[in-house]
Amino acid sequence: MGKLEINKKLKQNSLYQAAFDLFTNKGFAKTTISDIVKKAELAKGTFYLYFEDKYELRDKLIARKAGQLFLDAYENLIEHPVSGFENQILRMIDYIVEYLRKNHMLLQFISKNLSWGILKNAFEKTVPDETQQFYEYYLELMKKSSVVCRQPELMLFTIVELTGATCYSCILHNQPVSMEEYLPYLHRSVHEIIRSFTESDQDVLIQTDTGKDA
Amino acid sequence: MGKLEINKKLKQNSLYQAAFDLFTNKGFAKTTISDIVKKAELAKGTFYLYFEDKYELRDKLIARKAGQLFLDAYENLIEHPVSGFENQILRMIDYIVEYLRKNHMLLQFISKNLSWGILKNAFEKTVPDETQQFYEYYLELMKKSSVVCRQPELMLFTIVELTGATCYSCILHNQPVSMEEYLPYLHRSVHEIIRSFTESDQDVLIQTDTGKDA
Amino acid sequence: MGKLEINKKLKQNSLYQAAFDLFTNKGFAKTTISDIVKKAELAKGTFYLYFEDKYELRDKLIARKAGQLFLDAYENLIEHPVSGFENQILRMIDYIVEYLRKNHMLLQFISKNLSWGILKNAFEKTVPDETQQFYEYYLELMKKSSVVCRQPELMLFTIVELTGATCYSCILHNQPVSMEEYLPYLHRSVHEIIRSFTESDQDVLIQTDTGKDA
Amino acid sequence: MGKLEINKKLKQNSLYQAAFDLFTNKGFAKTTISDIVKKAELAKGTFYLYFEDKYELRDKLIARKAGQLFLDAYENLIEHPVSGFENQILRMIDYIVEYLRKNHMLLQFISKNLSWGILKNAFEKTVPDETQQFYEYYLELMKKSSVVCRQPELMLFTIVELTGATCYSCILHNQPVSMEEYLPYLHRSVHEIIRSFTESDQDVLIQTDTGKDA
DNA sequence: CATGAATGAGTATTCATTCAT
DNA sequence: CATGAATGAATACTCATTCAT
Repeated sequence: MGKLEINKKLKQNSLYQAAFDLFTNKGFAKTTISDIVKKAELAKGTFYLYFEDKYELRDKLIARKAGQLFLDAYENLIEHPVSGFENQILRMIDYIVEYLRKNHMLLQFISKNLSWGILKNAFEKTVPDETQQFYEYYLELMKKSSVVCRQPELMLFTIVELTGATCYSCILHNQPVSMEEYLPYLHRSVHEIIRSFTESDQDVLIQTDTGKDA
Repeated sequence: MGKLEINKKLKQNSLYQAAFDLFTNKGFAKTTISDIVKKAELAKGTFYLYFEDKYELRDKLIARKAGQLFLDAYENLIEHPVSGFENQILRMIDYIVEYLRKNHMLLQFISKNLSWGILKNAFEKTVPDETQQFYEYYLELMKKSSVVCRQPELMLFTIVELTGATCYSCILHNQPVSMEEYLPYLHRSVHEIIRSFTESDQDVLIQTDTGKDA
Repeated sequence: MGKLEINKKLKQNSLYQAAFDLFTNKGFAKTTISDIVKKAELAKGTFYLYFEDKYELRDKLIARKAGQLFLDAYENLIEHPVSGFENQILRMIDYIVEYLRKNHMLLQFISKNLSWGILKNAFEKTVPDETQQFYEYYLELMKKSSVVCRQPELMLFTIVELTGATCYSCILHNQPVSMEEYLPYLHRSVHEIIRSFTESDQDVLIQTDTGKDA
Repeated sequence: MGKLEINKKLKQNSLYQAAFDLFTNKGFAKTTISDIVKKAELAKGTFYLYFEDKYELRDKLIARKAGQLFLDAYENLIEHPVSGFENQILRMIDYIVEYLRKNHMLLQFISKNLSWGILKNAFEKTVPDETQQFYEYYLELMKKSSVVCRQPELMLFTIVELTGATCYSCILHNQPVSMEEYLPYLHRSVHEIIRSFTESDQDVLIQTDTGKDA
């Protein structure tokens, strides 16, 4: 990588860093491009050499941060291993929940954007590839524990969405209860979800009765 | 209610109606207060007689619409009754999912705001009281089916959050799959969640192993 | 005075009082008619039954307050008498200066309006007549001390303007020095002004040389 | 100074000029920023590149204009010299009074703001430095005439405040008399003030009697 | 007389985007 | 590549004033 290339990368990282600080402190809507370049100590025009607009920067940032968070959770799991696929998932959930409890701003920011859409988006654009790696690790863990799951992606999706939505409510608004109080129930729900997705024998999906019978 | 009172109510409803149309068509961010009052055929200053700003109007509107949606789902259930608490819940979920599939704009609007925080807010302010009624109906259904649940609010919370988050992703972005495809899995997960919250005998909450044991 | 008359007077006084509080706390420009009637616990339309607009209210208020201040200074002099016209004037100046030092807000408000124009205005409109009385007392004091002055009004004008302008600067901005430090010089200047206006023999008014001579 | 720098200076001067014209013609309160930029033939946003708001522009303008007026008075003195410090001061006062009599708008504008606070402010900020120069010239004049004054700043302050306040009243409102009529008395008062500040022998500052003695 | 809901003209201020240097 | 001065469209919000009740 040439000197020029490095320089460009540095500038872009400055923008990412500045934007992240501002988004999490002032909020996205109240952060202007002026703010960002001032904090990054770059000229206004320079911003447009790296990003289309504020929204593109935000989305890339969410993907970066969320992807990183998942990877961190995985790395933490490697450092402090537990046995059994379900335990491993719960451990990673705990790590993420704990992290977000200490980072309200981050939670606020990626908040309801910690969704499959964005993660998938990050995945497809293969920007830093991190999400892809996480998904591979996830499949690997399943395999190592000899867990059979016909829809691993849907299972992960379900868990991520439930965790994300409840974190938002419990951590940021203490609604309906604090995260501390809700965590056992989240665990239980995740446990049941994993079970329902991995039961090999009776893959009976629930259907609503549609008739008016009693 | 005096003539004046009625007149005021009418004006406020005009604002609600105009705002809802605009929010769901142009999007919230692109809707200006000028737009709203023009559509409602009122003077600009009149807006500020009824609402602090655009955000207050939005939040009240979300609460109204979401509350209404839940009530509609309940009413639909009454009109087409099914037996058994779980079936009743699933039926209401289906109604809501179906409604949102046909109303992307509404989903977009209340989207990730269809959360406990807002519902609770609407509930506490008892503005249109609708949510309160829904929650009461929910408890009633449980009672009628002789279902025992120690944490009915947390159960509802868990179901609502999971449903809301997955609707958003599947309906609006078809990620990771279409809602049609995901619905059976949502049913199954809700089924398991209800079971986990209503099992009387073995109320064992799942804890993560924290040791490094095998 | 009929009951109705009294009621009207009470309402008007409410407005005066509310306006004064607001003008001295928030400043004149930032005080709205809404603020005033809200504080006076009257309806908006009522304001217009008593005053043309904010400016009329302000000017009447300044005249009232300034007139009152002068009268207070005089009354204080009566309670604590000193001999000699000059001493009496200085005593009243000290009273006013001291009062304004403790009432920055009042000084700010009547500030540079403590001028002959407004005082005269108050005098002519004979609203509460207080200024007229003060001017009469002033002439009386001069007479009692057998002081002869051909232009008593111009002398008073000169003293009032000098005092008002220097109070503003020294008290509110400590420029060029604090009022405490400036007071002796103010005394000295007033002393000289009185002398120049009351010297009977050599009423020689100073003229500038207009030629280019040496 | 680069081309860019010159261009910026030109733009700022356009704003100053346009604002001054409008302030003195329509009045400060009725002049909008839109008016100013339209007259200066600049874009609205450009205003905010040079000034915080209308008030900052006004204050800087007052300092500029007042400073300039003082310098003009001095230059006029140089062109038409008179001997003696007191005569020089009176000559400058006459110049300023005459100028303001012909420029009611300017007087109205800088009116009661022709105070030490603003002059000092202009002086300290050393923006156009003019006031600083005036004050130096003033000291120089005193020195050349061998006038000894222990408090030259307080003397100038006293004279400036008295002159400013009386000009406002006599010129703009003819209260209590016209400036023409008052001028001799102003001269006499200034004469006495100078004398009181420059008397070397009997520097006795006047104190009020505080006792109740006869 | 008193009220206060309704009005809508009026203004400050922001900020994404461009482009000459 | 990088800069940052200039732009001007866009919008929220205020508040004096009126008038039907």
